[in-house]
Amino acid sequence: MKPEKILNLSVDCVVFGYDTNTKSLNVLLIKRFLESEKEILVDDYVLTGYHVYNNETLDDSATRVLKELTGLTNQYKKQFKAFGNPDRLTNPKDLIWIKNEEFNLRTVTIAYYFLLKTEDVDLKDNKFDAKWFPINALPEIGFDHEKIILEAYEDLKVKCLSEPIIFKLLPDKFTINEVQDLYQSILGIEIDNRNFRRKLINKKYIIALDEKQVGVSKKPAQLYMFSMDIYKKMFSKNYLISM
Amino acid sequence: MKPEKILNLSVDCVVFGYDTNTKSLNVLLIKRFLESEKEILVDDYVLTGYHVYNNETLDDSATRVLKELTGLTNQYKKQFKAFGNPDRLTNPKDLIWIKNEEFNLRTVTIAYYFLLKTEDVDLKDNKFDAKWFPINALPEIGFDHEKIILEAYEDLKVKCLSEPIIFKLLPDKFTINEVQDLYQSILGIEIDNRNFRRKLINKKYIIALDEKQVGVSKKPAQLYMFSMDIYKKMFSKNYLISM
DNA sequence: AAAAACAAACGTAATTATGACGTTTAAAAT
DNA sequence: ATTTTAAACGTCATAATTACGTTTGTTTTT
Repeated sequence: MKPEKILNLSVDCVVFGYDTNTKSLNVLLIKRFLESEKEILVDDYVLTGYHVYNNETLDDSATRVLKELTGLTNQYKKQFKAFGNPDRLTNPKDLIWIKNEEFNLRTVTIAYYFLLKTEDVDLKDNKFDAKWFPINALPEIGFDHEKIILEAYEDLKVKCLSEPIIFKLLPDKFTINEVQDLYQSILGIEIDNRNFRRKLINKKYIIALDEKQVGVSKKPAQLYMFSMDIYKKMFSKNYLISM
Repeated sequence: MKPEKILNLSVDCVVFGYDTNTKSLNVLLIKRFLESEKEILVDDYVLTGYHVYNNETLDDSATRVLKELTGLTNQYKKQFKAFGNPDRLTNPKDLIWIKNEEFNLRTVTIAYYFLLKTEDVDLKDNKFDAKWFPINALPEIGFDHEKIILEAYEDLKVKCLSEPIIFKLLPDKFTINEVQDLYQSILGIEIDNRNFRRKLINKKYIIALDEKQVGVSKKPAQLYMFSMDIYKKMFSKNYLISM
């Protein structure tokens, strides 16, 4: 007779970054490479994650995992879904080659996504073999992590339409066209530049700086910044039933 | 030395219903009443919830819990947040009077909310002592369930602005004013009836029926229905960056 | 030094949506 | 028949959106 099923609690982090050069929304993944004496068992990529420590909150756990991977703290973070079906494979590193059934183990993972600036992450000498992959060109992915990534992406798509989280993915100083490119990358749509430009510039929380791009081989664009303070004041009493 | 912390996995369900008569958004809560030999230990209300069975998915677990409480299946359901901080009190009925520290236990709950039609729920002979409470007049609530309810409510507020989930709370045949009242209840705002009316009637997925209210003591209002089919077709290629 | 290339930035007109109101209508109650 | 009252319709000014055309300011090429 099998023992009582053992529960295992972990967090998994979908780290989104945007590359303004290639204009692609990227996900940061770590390599999972294991071999036994005779054969390569797995050779794919997975999300960064870890089990939750005993006296740690879920949020702190996700923050810790991000910090270990990137060194960054204080990034935009959202807990978006828990995955805990009984047939899930386990996640933490010390168990990744074991299937649940053998150990009568169930791993529930609380999935987070982070939005950060690619430029803030230094992948040199990364102990996890971490790499950025465009959301539209993901590699072979282990466990159920592809599903988790795609659900995070869906959440991001919806959320970026109603909240100004897009600026978390951009440098502090950005051009109008960079914002447009990012929307297009995330949503997979084409936007009319002249209309988009007018709309964005008219927002009071989009502030023109006394600066232009440097080192570009065309007419350098005006730089802008996003003001969260002004945004918050504006939306203290705003409801648009758009349905 | 304490043993390894034991994990406990549960679901909790925030059941929202709308009462078109009192025009209040309600939450369905069950009574928690326990007494020892000498005193009443707790006498408050909690969410309906239960631990997740070994071979059950999280979604199935929430569905089961709702069915046990209301007899209903196939209701709108959303998993909106996991609560699993180490200091959480436990939830399932067989453990509700025990504080975590004493047993070195940690209960992670996956919180869902349901949207359903109040009229579909029969609370007569309810074995849980279940009762509807207006979201703005909640009783004394046990565990951290008030927090869970309020987070569900926030999610609902945001979501009802961008998705037609409001109709899950209304009878299949409804009047324009009922929709307006419901928006006002959820969002806590006043909406101009003439503008709201025009806006709603112009939506192609709001379909006027060949029917009017019966048994009202004023001019009976036109009844409408919501067509999910038409809605889906319309929004297959629609993006409004409103930010 | 002038011309070409090209993204950045500006402009315009028609259409649609919104906000803030006033007015009429239909049924029930008196 | 008259009153009452919510339902339903109407209007107008303003703002937002859509769908385009045009100009401007750098860098690069000739």
